[in-house]
Amino acid sequence: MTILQTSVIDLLTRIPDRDREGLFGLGKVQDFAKGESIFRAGEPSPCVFLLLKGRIKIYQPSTVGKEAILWFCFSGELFGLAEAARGGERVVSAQACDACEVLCIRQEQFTAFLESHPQTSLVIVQLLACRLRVLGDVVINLISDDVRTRILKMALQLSSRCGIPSARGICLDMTLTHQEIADMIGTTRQTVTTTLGQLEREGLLSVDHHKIHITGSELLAQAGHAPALV
Amino acid sequence: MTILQTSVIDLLTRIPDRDREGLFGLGKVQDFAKGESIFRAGEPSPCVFLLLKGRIKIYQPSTVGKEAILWFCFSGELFGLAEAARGGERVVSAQACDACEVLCIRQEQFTAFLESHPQTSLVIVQLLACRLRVLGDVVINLISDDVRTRILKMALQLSSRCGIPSARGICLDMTLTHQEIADMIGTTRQTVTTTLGQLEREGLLSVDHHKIHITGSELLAQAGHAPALV
DNA sequence: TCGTGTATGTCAGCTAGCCGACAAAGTCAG
DNA sequence: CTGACTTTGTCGGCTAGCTGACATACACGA
Repeated sequence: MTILQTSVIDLLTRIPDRDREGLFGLGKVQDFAKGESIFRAGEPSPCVFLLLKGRIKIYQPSTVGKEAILWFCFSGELFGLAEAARGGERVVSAQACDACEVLCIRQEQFTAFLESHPQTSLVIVQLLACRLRVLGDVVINLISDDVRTRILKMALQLSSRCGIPSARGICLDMTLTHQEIADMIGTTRQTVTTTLGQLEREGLLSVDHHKIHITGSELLAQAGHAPALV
Repeated sequence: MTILQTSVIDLLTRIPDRDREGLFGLGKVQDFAKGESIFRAGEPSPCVFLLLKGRIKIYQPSTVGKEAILWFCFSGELFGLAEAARGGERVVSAQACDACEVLCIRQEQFTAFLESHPQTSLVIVQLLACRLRVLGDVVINLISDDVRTRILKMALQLSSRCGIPSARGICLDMTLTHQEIADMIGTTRQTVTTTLGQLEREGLLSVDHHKIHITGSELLAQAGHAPALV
């Protein structure tokens, strides 16, 4: 079970200082309350967003009511880009997990900015490349692993993005409901509940106040392998 | 069942004429025989590739022997980019489906080229954005549809990329084994065989010389909806 | 403090699709 | 033409995980 490199995610820390300020000048900051939706599938997509504070989730609804969580954004990350770049309707939705602060930039302005800031352009390319990898990994996991393994991989994957050391091991610094976990790994809420219970009894994970802790020593070693955020 | 927009794929027709020639100057052309591997997961990734002729498939092996076909490249498309941009080992493999002609460009040179050709950079961003969408769709299909539906969606999806009108409807201009179909939609060869048989009996698809034909009138209407390659 | 809504835990069917195994049919190099 | 390999077709048994249903626990606003 190898863990993916999810670097090059935080746009803000990766682009030249001057570019960052230029970027800020382009948009306006907007606040979103917990649970509020930033955009929805089916809407037009005139903007790209830079998350300044909080966490948002990117998910894609299916025709049969299910939904897949494709990505969690942490602060510093860009989102809504793929669709703004392409034009047309959004196919994914974005919802605030916390109170969020978001910089909204009109797509045309963003594009123009990229044209005149080639270095930032390159960072964007890397950023998309990185997400492509993550999604490729999601696909692989879906087709080849059982739910138990998928949960473990998801935890390790997240630990490289928001894991903080804790008394018992690594704590994932985000709250997740069982339903959300299910949507991330493509299963049902019930199955998550039972499997998580199993893993807890085995001492691999533990859950406290909706936060997952990675406690299995073998897992922790693997999490160590996962490169840190940048 | 809506079909995804897979435009902005063919790099060659999307970038300015002058850039195209510049790009050609950067790399050297190499031939690959059918079945030959262009690169493999685990190797370093010093190059990006531009497919000039033929078809190649991008697939990712899992730890348990299965593999997922993430993408088919047709001529004019760029591949191997995501990993070259990010650096590090490749996580996917690329294999020639036909005799192929490929332009290989060193990653550093390609990056430098992008820095000085912002328009092409933007096209690359769109291209990655497009693939991200496709993969997002793959994920959604995996988690919410049964095999029968996944096969149908796959056929429609491919029809927008390599469908040509034929006597009976639309013919997908590529040969696929049942195993490859299985790897694309995350199931087993046996299940593909039986399900494809069903669909054929229902008159929705037909298979001839390893080529899929879309024959169901309702499907054809949907395929019509799928925007052409552009 | 209570009441309402959301999240978790658990259980008993049920079934889509996996697995292994084998036969038949193509395909291709020598 | 022949033998070897790849691909397709088919079947029976098996099980992971889905479904629906319910009980409990928790969070939070009035």
